[in-house]
Amino acid sequence: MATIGDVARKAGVSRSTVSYALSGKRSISAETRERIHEAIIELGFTPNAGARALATSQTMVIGLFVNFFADEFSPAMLQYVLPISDVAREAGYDILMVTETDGPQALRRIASSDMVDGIVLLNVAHNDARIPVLRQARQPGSMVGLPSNTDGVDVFDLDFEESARILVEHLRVRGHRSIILVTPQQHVFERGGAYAWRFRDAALERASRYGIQMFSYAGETRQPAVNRQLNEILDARPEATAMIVHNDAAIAALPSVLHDRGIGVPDDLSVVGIFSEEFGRLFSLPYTAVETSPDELGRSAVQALVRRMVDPAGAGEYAVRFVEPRITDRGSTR
Amino acid sequence: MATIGDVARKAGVSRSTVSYALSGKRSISAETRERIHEAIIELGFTPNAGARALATSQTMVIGLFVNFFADEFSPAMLQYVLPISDVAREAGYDILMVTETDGPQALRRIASSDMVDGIVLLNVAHNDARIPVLRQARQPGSMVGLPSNTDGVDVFDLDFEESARILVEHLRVRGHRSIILVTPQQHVFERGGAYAWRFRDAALERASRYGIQMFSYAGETRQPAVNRQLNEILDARPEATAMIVHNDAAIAALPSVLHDRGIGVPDDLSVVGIFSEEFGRLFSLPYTAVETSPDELGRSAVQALVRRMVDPAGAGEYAVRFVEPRITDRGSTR
DNA sequence: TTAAGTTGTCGAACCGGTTCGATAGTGAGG
DNA sequence: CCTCACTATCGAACCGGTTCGACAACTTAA
Repeated sequence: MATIGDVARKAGVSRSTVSYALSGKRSISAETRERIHEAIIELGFTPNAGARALATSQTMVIGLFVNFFADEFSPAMLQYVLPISDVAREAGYDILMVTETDGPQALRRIASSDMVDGIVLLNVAHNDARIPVLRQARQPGSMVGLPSNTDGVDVFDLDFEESARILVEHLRVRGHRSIILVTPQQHVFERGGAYAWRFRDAALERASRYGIQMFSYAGETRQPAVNRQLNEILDARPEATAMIVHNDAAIAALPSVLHDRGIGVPDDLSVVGIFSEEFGRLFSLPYTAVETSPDELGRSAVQALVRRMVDPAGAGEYAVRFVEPRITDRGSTR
Repeated sequence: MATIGDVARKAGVSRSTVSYALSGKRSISAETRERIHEAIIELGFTPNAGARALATSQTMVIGLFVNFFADEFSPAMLQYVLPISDVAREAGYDILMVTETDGPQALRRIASSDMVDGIVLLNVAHNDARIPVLRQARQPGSMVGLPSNTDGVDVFDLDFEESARILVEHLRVRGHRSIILVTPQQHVFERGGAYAWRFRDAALERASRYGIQMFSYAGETRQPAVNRQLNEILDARPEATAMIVHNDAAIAALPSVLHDRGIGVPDDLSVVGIFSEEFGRLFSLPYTAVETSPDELGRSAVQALVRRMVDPAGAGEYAVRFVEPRITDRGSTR
């Protein structure tokens, strides 16, 4: 493989001149520049990334740390990853994707060996063990999901409290007084997925304020348990006139369950959910829902990160930004 | 950040001694090793990845090139990516995931700047423009999907011809003489996704050999077109007693479409498909199907690649390996 | 005519590791 | 006691870039 030295020799200049011709950081005469470019083309020269990283202390790579839980409903994850990858590339960065089970250790390994210039965390839990590691790291960090301590990092998340209020309100004004709530899986609570209780607690609070009965269930994860559970719930709560579903697996399974039971939406039951537009299309979900905006969250996280990587000093205070929930009315309530 | 020089100074030895203590490539006295390790711990030293890459010409990173088509049914992709990431890590490699639209250019950029030691291609098309670039690269390459020219690369794919024969045969022995075939989307054919016509052509061939009527349709991609099309097909071919679906979006939508039409499986219609076990569970698909084994394919691709990276000479001939299709009988035929 | 830029280029140092060759010290074998 | 082999360590070179300081040649201003 051709090195900058080969180019220099072929063009009859010094290595530094080639470097300056490439970076434009010092002026180079037009003819020299021309000769250098010819040599580069002829030799097919591309700067070696490792050498450049060593010299500049910049890798132009972003570390993306994703938790994949085997027992979780995974297709939604991709909706975060792809926009992140796209935005990063637009800014000139590549993505090192890390999916190790032991997140903190992986993060330590990658960060301390200086493989990346910045770090994006997905799936952040309330007391996420990756956060202290991230805070120790030299690289700036940005994340999707709300941790308990947000010092020194940029945080992006949906406003789940407000989402819950919007949905309860949507049903309340239509006269519903008895509502089933399906929350995320039990282990999401256990693992500290704050969005789970932020949504649930706000929904319960809002319901109790208006004297609305609310039956809360932690959803199942996998088939066939999901279907079975939905049926059990519907059996147990015949008085409920509406359902709020904050659970991807459950809402994906709901159409067939309701269909099997002969329950019409919205005639027999009003249904609202919280999922992304893309997810809804994938599963053909006909339900009014709050949009979770995974692409906006992913994009924002990377953009904030890039700002800090480019200008570590001038990027301003660290911030927590909540995306405002928007409701999409698909006519599944009345 | 601490460098190997800092460690050396603190331990009172030379830099090379620290390096040898770490790599074990030369013998080091127990006490020196002890002092070095203490210094490493105290300083929190981790070797700089760029410097190491420069010195060893090894990055310990694998480039994973994925094509995401906006109009495609995406959740299946993750089933390849995760096992690949897992296997790579077990072998000590991290994953640089590249999702750029312009695959060939991205590949050239990454490969020629020596950011990775090896390359995995997903979604490989018949005349995939990434293949010639890969062949020029210094790094060995491995892929999932069958290209027209397999020189100099390792190829892994499901045996789609055999899969089609198995499914047709499964229906034939049960007496079906009129079968609907739903193939991948039209643009998969156009883009050269060989698996699409390999499956279709083998199915048609096998059907015609036995005088079975087969109605072939290229499926739609997104809702609500998918549902509409399925209904149209069923309207148009009332004489069909069975259906073979080689299309993720279509088979995911099929249960609700059949349910709406009051068509019972297998009483009114026999249905078989070709999808992964994981995909089937995700969408609660009750259909007999050939398993597509994305994890086995992903794992194999990485394993072959690792073998070549570790020992570029002794990894043997380049090979095309087809995974043998296994049928999972879920009782959706008779 | 000289002092003070400006432009274009070079050489050397540096980034942080790895690895080769040399060497001092130690123990065994003759 | 001498030689030989082996162990433990060091210094220097190298990987392939970037960047700083110096400097020659050429302008421009005084």
